[in-house]
Amino acid sequence: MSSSPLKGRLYEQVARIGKALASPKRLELIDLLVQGEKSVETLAAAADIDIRLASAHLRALREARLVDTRREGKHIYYRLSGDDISRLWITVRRTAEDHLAELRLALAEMVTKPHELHAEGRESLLEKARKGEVVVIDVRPVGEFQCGHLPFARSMPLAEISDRLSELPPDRDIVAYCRGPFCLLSEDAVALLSARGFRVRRIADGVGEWAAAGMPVERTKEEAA
Amino acid sequence: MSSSPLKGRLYEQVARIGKALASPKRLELIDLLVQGEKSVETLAAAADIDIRLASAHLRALREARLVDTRREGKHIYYRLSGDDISRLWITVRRTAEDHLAELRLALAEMVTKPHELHAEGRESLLEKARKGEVVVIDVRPVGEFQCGHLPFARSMPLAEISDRLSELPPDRDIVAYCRGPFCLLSEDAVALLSARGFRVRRIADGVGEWAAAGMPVERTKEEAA
DNA sequence: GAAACAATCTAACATTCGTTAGAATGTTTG
DNA sequence: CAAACATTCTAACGAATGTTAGATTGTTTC
Repeated sequence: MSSSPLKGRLYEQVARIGKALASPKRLELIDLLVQGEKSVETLAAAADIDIRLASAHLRALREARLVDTRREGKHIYYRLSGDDISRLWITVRRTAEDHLAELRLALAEMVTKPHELHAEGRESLLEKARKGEVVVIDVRPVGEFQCGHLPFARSMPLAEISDRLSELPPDRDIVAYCRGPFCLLSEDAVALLSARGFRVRRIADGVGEWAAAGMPVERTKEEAA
Repeated sequence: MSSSPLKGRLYEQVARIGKALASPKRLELIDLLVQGEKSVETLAAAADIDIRLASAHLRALREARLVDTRREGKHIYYRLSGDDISRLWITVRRTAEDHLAELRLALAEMVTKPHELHAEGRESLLEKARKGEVVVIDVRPVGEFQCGHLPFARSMPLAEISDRLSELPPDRDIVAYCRGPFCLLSEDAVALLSARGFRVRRIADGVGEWAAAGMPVERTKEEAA
C-alpha cells in the first residue's frame, strides 16, 4: 500500500543538498559567502584554489539552489540564496563540532583559548559596546564589514591594523571578531595587538553566528535585494 | 599569516557530516531512526534494501557519528546519536523543501492536500485533543508509538485499523499522523477511514517535527539512556 | 572591432562511492 | 558443540565526483 517510487525521489532531492555539503572546498565557499556576496575571482583567491575549480564548485552549489548569482559588468557575484542557508551551514557545522571528536581536537589545536560567546555573553557584550566600555573591531576586509557587521563595531581590517594603532584605546578592553570560529583573522589581530600591549581578546562569532543567535546586525552600504 | 593547513582540516571534518547526508538511502534510514531505535533487519525491511547494504550505509552514518549502536542478543540496534541529529535532518529537509522547486513538485504530487500544521495549529490541536474534541491516532507500528508519541494520541497501527474501527468515534474529528511529511502511513489511514465514513484528516508532522517545534512528547516505555 | 579580462564549458584522468555477492564473526538455541 | 541467525567484513564492478588543463562565451575598454 505504501512505499511508492515518489518516496525515493523525495529523499533523492534532499540528498542533493547533502551532496552540495559533502565537499570541504564547497563548505569553505559557503563559509565565505556567509560574509556577503563575492565574485568568483575573490572566492577563488580566498579559498586558495584555481578560478576554474571555484567555478565548478559554485556551479554545484547553484544547482542545489544554495547560492544565487548576479552579474555586474565583467564580474559575476555569488551570494547565499537565503538567510536559511547561513543557518543551515551553522547547524551542520555545529553538529560536526558536537559529534566529531576529531573536529574538537583540531579546533582545540587552532584556537588556543576558546573565547566562546554564549547566550547572555552576547547581550552583555552588546550592552558594554553601547556604553563604550569595550571597543569592538571587525578585522575583515572593509567590503565585508559594509555588507553587515555587529552593532557598535568599527572596521579595522587586519592588513591596516599596524598603521592605525593610534585609533585604538590603550586603556580599554578591545574585542576582535572576524568571519567565525574557523577564521583566523581575529586570531592574528589578537596576537598582533597583545604584542603591542593592548587589552584585546577574540570572540568566535562571525556575523552569521551573531545573527543566527537572534542578535541585531547593522549594514553600512545598502545593496541587498 | 592566516590560511593554515588546519583550516582545511576543519572543513574536511564538517564535510564528513555532509557526505553522510549525501545519499538518499542514508537519509531514509535517518528518517526512520527519528522514530526511535531499530535493528538493522527492521531498517533494511522498512527501506526496502538488502540487509548488507543497510549495514554498509549504517556504518557510514556511524563513522560520521550521526548514529550509535547497542547490542541486545542477536540484534544490533541503531539510534540517532542525539536529539540534535533529528533537528539536523529536519533543517536539511526544510532547506530542500524551500529551495528545490522539484522537491515541492514531488511533494505536491504526493500529498494531494497539504494539511500542514503551522505554529498555532499545533497548540490548538493539542488543546482540542486535551478536551477530547478530536481523537488523535498514531498509525505507526506500536514500537515506535512507545518510543515517543504526541500527547493524548492513541496507538492505532495502520495494519490493525480495519479490525479496530469500533474504537473510533463516528461523530468526532479524527487526526492521523505517522513518521512525518514523507511517510505515507497516515495517507493510507485517511484513505481507509474516509471510505468508511469517518471524519478524518492527516497532519504532516511526525514526532520529530512536533518535538522540533517545541511541543511536548510523551513516552510510554522508558528505555532511553 | 580587437584586445583584455572574468567566468564558464568541455574533455580527461584518478579517486571515491554505491551496490552486489560471498565469506567471516559473534550470539543464541538446542 | 553444532545449527540457526543477525550482522559485519571483504572483494569487485560500474557510476559518480574532484581536479586539472585547454577551448569558449560574454563583457568592457580602447
